[in-house]
Amino acid sequence: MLTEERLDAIRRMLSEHGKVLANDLATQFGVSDDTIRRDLRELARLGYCRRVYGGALLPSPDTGTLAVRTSDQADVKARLARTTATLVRDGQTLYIDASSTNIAIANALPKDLRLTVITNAPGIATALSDNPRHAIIVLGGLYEQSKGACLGPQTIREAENIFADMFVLGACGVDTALGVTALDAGEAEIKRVMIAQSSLLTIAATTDKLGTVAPFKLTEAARIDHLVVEAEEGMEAYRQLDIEVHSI
Amino acid sequence: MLTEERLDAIRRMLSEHGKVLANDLATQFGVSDDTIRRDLRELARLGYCRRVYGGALLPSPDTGTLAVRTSDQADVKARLARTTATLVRDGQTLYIDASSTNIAIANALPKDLRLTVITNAPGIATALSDNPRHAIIVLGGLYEQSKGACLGPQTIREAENIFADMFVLGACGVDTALGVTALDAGEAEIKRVMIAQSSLLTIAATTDKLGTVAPFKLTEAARIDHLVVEAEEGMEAYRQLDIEVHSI
DNA sequence: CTCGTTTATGCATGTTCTTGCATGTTGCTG
DNA sequence: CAGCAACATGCAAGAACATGCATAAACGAG
Repeated sequence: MLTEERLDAIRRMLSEHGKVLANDLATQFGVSDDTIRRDLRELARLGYCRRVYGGALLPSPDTGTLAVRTSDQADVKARLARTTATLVRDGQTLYIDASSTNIAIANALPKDLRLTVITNAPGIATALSDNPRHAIIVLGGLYEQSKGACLGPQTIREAENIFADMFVLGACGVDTALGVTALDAGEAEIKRVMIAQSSLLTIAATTDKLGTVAPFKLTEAARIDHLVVEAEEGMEAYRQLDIEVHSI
Repeated sequence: MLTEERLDAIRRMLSEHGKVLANDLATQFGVSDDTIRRDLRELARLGYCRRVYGGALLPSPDTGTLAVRTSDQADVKARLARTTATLVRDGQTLYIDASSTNIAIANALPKDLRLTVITNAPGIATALSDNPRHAIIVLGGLYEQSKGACLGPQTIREAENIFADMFVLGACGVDTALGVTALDAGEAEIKRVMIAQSSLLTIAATTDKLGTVAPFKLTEAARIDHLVVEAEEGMEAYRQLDIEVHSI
């Protein structure tokens, strides 16, 4: 294994779990603790981590809202993301909207695929910055800080010209009876457009999203093609709607 | 086997596996390690790979460019940013384009001002995410990973409808005689539009930018209104052009 | 065909990089 | 405070690397 690969792997583990233990890394990679410490020193020098006694943590989040949400349940989201990433095929065009889970998905997208990703979330674009194989189209417009996404008529107008194979939707609520819902009217509008412009609808939902309902309806639950969830319990109802359920 | 065939084969293996080991290649092709190293050097020169100790990886601007650029000279950029931030007045509309210094500036903008910020750089938008007082408009379009910004006709079209009080330009070169220059044609185009649409032009430049010239000319040096630099030396020439020079 | 030139390659040399180990220091915990 | 784990530092071995040079093949012009 190349040194650079090891550094990359450590960075991935960091962003997934928020922390790494020096001992574990040494065992895992089959190198000495010293080497791992050197790696962590290097990563810290480049600002990718913060060294602590016993290992390293992600750098102290400077941005309050978004970064916190991102690190919350990082482990679960990373696993959801890996499963979701397997649903993507080479050459596809994807809509990916704003959500912390979707940032994890963007990070998990296979590096060897050539994808076209359309997003109204600047965070998704920056998450994909490390992969020059992808074409990334940012939908501009008024940026809503709390959502981490561009909303509004300008954004919608741009989306209306682009069709995609799949929409990876960051949902606020998914319920078999009441459908897919969003918390915010502005968010809802652009999401509806993205749904209309996409062949497949994929949602990766943490358990707290399932069975909950937000004010603004996006579409019927049956419109969902892939639903990636944490556990198998209670998913029969979704399967009966002809949704492909993937539990991690 | 011809040299070109070998190079092609290495490129295929690279794009397939994401990495190659110098030793393996030497064995596989029945040539010496030296020859393989020469091949990898050539491929790296052409941008097809990134050489690392032991072999080569697919190019990943991530490690090299954006993140490192951001952490590189971080303290200098932070001080430049603080000074630049004092030039901004409440209620103003700003263009801020992509550059690591500009991300520092975005972070340094006074939290108590109400600003309208227009940017083609997703990173700038996320940097401003923690301040709900600002209105942020993202210029969309094709996202250029290595630049961290949206470029191209769509982006330019959107910019053409928006006028600003000030443009905070992330310059590649500033020279009294040869003017302000950019490294890339696409970058240059959108920057020219932003210059034309803004009343004031502000540049925060690390010392290595001063007196250097990049291929694509943006405007005359005299067009600059505020120039924020590290040191006072040699700035008289800029002052004579009626530029307000602020040294930190 | 012959000669000079270019190109690709391997080898020898010295340099740099990575890694593990030994040593001593620091930080945590009971 | 004592003991231990984690840590920093210096060092040495080996791998990978750059460079210069020699050889041989390929090439083009006369």
